[in-house]
Amino acid sequence: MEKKESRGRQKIKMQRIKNPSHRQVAFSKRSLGLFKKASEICTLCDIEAVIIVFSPSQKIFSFGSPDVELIVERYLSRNPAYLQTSGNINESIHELNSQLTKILDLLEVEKSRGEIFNNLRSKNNQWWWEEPIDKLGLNELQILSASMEDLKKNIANQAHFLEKSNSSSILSKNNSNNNGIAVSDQQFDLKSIEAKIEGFALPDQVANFHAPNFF
Amino acid sequence: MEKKESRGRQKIKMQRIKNPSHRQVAFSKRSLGLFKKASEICTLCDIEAVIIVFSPSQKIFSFGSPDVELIVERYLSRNPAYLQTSGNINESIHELNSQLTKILDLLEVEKSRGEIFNNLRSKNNQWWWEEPIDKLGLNELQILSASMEDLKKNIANQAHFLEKSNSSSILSKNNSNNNGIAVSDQQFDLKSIEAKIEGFALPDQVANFHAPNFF
DNA sequence: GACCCTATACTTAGGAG
DNA sequence: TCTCCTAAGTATAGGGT
Repeated sequence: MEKKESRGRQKIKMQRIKNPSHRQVAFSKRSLGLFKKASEICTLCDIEAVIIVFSPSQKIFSFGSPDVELIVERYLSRNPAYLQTSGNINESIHELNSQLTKILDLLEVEKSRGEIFNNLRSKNNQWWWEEPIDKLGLNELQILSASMEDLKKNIANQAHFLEKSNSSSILSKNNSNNNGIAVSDQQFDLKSIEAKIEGFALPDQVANFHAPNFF
Repeated sequence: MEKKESRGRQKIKMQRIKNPSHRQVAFSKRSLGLFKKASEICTLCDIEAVIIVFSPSQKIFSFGSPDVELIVERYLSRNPAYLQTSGNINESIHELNSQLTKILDLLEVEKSRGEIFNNLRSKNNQWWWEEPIDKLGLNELQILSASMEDLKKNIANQAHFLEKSNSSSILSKNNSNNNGIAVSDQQFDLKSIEAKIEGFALPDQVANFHAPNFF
């Protein structure tokens, strides 16, 4: 019964937990929570799901409803002659991912700076949206947005093209599913980071990447 | 603006949701949450994990860090046999890379602009866009961030797609939408946009941060 | 390590648009 | 469909045993 200050949940930074012991604890708690949530989805939505996790100590934890192997086989059977992943592609994507992560960290710093300035302005009773500049700002926003859309369009078009050139005989329509199929981890990592930016975290260092394994 | 009572979360009975529509909604929300949590674990604990889910409509949703098939393979204790990467795919990633570089440049412009405005801020001699620029820049950055998320999603999805396109792919989102992912109908001239944005930046400051080449 | 505790961050059911 | 909102329910970080 010591002082009980600062108990309770703290906001954590979404990056690799340095302390191996803390990391292990986090893994235990969270993977339990993950499995629980998975089973909830299975029950509520009457679906089948599998989770396979390699723990920090490389043990395999898996959850499957109704059965891991069964579902995995079904998954593989949907890709009858599935190919091994190209290392090149994954590496590239990971590179892109890490780049984006760094960029987002920069954005975070930018945001902090913005907050400071915003506060200063508030003292003068001036709000950015009250200024005539507001209009240009909106334009710029639209411009940036449009630029990004163009980029996306380019990418989509190109993928379209490549899709056809790579496999001319393959599907062209399958039930549309934008969000769903093949959701990648990158997407979620990014969201986490964005969340970090949205809520406010103190600007801090973009920590180094994976240290050699502790286990 | 009707009565807003009885909004908010209700306790839910842990059994199959009868109403198909409700069930679908629950599935969407929860699977998103599940994937997010999975990615958090992967990031925090530096582990590898896979989730495979068959939706109520028997579509496959999968999450994998770093890669679904890779981890499934490992789980099944098979020996991976890598294939060589197709040239088209490499070109594709290369192109994506250059797109990303452009984005990075835009970001850099933002950053530089922020610096400039920061410096100008103390002066009474302000340009018409000077005052609110910090805040606006921030918004732009946030938009850029969101856009990059989309871009990244595209990158990941397309790569996933390309990886599997030689065999049989389960995903295709080209049906209802010419480009798959929602594409804005804004019609801007990208070149003039870029020119305009670049006009804000000073060359020297832009050069500081440069996107390394991935290849 | 394995549990227990609790304050709080995060998630999400239900509704509105 | 999807997004946004909010209230309420949950998960969990940090701490103790």
